Amino acid sequence: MAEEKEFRYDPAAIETKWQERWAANPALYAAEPTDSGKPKFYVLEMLPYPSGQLHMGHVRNYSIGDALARHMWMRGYNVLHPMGWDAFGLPAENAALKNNTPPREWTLSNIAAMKRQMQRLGLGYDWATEVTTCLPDYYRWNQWFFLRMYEKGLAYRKKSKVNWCPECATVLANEQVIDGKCWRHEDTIVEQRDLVQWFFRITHYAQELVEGLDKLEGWPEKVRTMQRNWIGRSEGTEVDFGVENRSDKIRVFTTRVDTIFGATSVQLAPEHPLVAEFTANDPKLKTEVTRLVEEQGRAREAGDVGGIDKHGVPTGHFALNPYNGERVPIWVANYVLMDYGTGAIMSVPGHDERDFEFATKYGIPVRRVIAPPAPNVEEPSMPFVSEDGVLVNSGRYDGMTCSAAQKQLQESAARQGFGEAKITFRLKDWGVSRQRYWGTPIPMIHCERDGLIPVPDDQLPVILPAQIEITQQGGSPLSRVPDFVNVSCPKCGGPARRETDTMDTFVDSSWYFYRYTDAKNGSAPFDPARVRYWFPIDQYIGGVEHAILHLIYSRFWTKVMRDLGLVRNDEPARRLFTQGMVIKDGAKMSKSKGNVVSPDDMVARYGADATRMYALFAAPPDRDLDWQEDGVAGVSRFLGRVWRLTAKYAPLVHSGTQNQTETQRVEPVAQKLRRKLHQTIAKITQDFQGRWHFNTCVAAIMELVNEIQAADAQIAAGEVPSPILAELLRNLVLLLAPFAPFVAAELWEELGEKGAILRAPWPVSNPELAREDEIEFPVQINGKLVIVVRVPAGSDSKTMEAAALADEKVAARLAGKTVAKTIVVPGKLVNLVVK
RNA sequence: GCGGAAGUGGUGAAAUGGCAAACACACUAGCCUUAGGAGCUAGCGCCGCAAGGCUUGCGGGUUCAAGUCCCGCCUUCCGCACCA
Repeated sequence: MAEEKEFRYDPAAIETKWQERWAANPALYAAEPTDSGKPKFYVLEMLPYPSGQLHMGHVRNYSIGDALARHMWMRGYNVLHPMGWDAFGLPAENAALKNNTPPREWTLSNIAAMKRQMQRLGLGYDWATEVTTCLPDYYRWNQWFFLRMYEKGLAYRKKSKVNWCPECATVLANEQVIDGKCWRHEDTIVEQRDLVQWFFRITHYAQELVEGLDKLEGWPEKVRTMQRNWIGRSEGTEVDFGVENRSDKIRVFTTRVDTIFGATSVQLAPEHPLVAEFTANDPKLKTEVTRLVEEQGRAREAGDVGGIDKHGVPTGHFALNPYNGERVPIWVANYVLMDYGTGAIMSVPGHDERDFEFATKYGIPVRRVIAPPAPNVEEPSMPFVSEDGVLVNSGRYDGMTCSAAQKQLQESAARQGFGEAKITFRLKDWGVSRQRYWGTPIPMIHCERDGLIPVPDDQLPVILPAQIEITQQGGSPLSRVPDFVNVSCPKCGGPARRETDTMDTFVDSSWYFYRYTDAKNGSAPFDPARVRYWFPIDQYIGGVEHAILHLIYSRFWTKVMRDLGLVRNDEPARRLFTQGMVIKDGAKMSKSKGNVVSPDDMVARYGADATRMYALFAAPPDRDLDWQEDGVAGVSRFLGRVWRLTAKYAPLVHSGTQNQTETQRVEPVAQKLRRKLHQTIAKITQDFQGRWHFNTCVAAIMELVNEIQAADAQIAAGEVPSPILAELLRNLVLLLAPFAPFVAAELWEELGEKGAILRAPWPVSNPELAREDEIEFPVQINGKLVIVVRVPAGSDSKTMEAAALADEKVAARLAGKTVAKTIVVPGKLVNLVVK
């Protein structure tokens, strides 16, 4: 009875013990030198923003990565498994306003708290490579890269309409605007403002970023598709329409130049420069255009940009089709976007849905210039948007196929100098300026005499001043820090002003994973040789919400670094895994819904092992996971069973009292348990190779434990020789190690093992031992199950058929009928087809 | 509208075209007790006393055999959305 108590599984006690041991031995989780001779494996989870609290999404993300890392360690790989902090960002400033805490302190204390949480969870990170992006030893390299990009013309300044969030009081990237609203403030309409901003020329790599997607076979199709859509490559033609009585031209972009003889109007975006000229001495037109713009604003407010009614106003001016000189009216239309293509379109209502809708509304003529291919006599309904057809009403191009006509028209335009083939991208350059304090200072100086001067490398880092008052006034907080702003020009020594904008935090996360390989390097962002060894990342794991922003910027940054000669890989990560969301009661966990489950709370109640293991057990990792606390309790109970089982049999293993049976015939029960063990090893090992159904891996371990437990009486009776018992328990614990590291470490010790389980070799399945000696197979009649029959493994078709026919139930069903056909799948089933 | 994923018991889910519901949770009955968020035994898709029948969103198809493959539809979630 007293013994029973000793067997109680007490997660808190063992987890504390191992946390201390692991903290005292950081080498355990450290990457080895690049010449260690082992194959390398770089497993990376997306670094968190240090909000102060891990949430369940983090726990799930890191449980997946940690299981993989542990498995690879046990497989003998040199594993790099780092963690860091995406530590710049607005919340720190908000917190400063609210609590009057400096952003730096707030951030660093959050980091300490979250690091503690990670250690409590038993996540095996190499803390020697920890990266904290808000510290100068990291962000100086953001500045260094910025300067390199400036030198190559990849960083530039331009005045542009920018997305301005009044709530953040800053500019947002296009990627941060969702349905016209701020990504951080779902209720705040993003305004358009004109500001001089810094941009990274990501469009320089647009083509390569699209092409590269085809080669990223280890990335989810979903992510690749999202990126492809975002980059939005579109092949077409630019054509200049003349403007009647003016020397201007209107350049339009079209993917269907073959329909140009059907253009019955030209439509300009309200912001098109020509519109300003037209309205300059036409107050009535000006009023109408203004109304058009206001409508657009309202539609954006309603979050319904796509569904907005098409409106337009005729300008009274006329455009001239360069191919035939046709005179068509110029309109201003609210469905034409200034920031895509040229901000002007030719409107072909006969062959475009939107143009058709617009033309019908305003009585603009609809002309058919494409006819369906020859034998099709049916008159197509308008608009006929198919590209499978031939040209009509198109002068000397009549009769050509669409694709042939496109080519000819492009060549003709190029020859006559009024157009050319053109590839347009939806992707725009990355606006990186932020009028915020808590970010990387942009290392540029504005000199009255010399203009824009880069900060010399030897003056990096430009340190973010610590003492600063955070207010809610607009503009950059840094501009109100004279010590920061006022500098002498590096070139002429005269008075100059520092750039006071800081960088978008997505800059920080675009290359952090390179820094992990050489986190303490004080003279370069990293040693290229180390990056060459570790890159590309073998497995990147994170949430799908970063499919566009972070994952495109990271790919861009890699290409920039490659072109700077710093790295040799074209892409950052070979494989990407996006885990599903953690939901509760059918909704994503959120404070507003009040359905947040705290990891600390789960760990306190059920232990870190149970919390982690449940996160892997409740659903396959790529699917959404419904958090059910009862499920965590169930996993905790399971770990308790493993605990008691091992504790109970460990003495038998140690004593070796049953060793004499070793030479004797192995009892069926021992053979059966051993078979189950080797099947389980095979299953789990296979899953780690890529299928990653960790939920069924956990289930398989449960089955194994259930089977051992069911054999309790026989084990007690000595029917399982102690070497086999030892093999069962040792391997059970090894299999558990990636999923429940604390319990595994403790039981490993309990079994008398001295070394770290993390360095113990991953078990190998012996196919001989895993093989069943009898098989069960279903006997069907016309595909319907009748009975299940057993035969020795390896039985041939004849034996199986005979066994099936010998069954009386089968015989009864066959009485009076003839078997027309017999299907025997060896080892699988027998199906009798009767009439 | 375009693109993607998914629809299976009361719940989370499982199933290389070959016994649908493994493994758990919840529930029911019982046992045990140091009364624990403990342990053990048994039951648990639906209809039916049973024999048996039915069952993977709906409708077709391919196949000896379909949750799985093909065609059409419905629903839900996610992303993009006037992109010329």
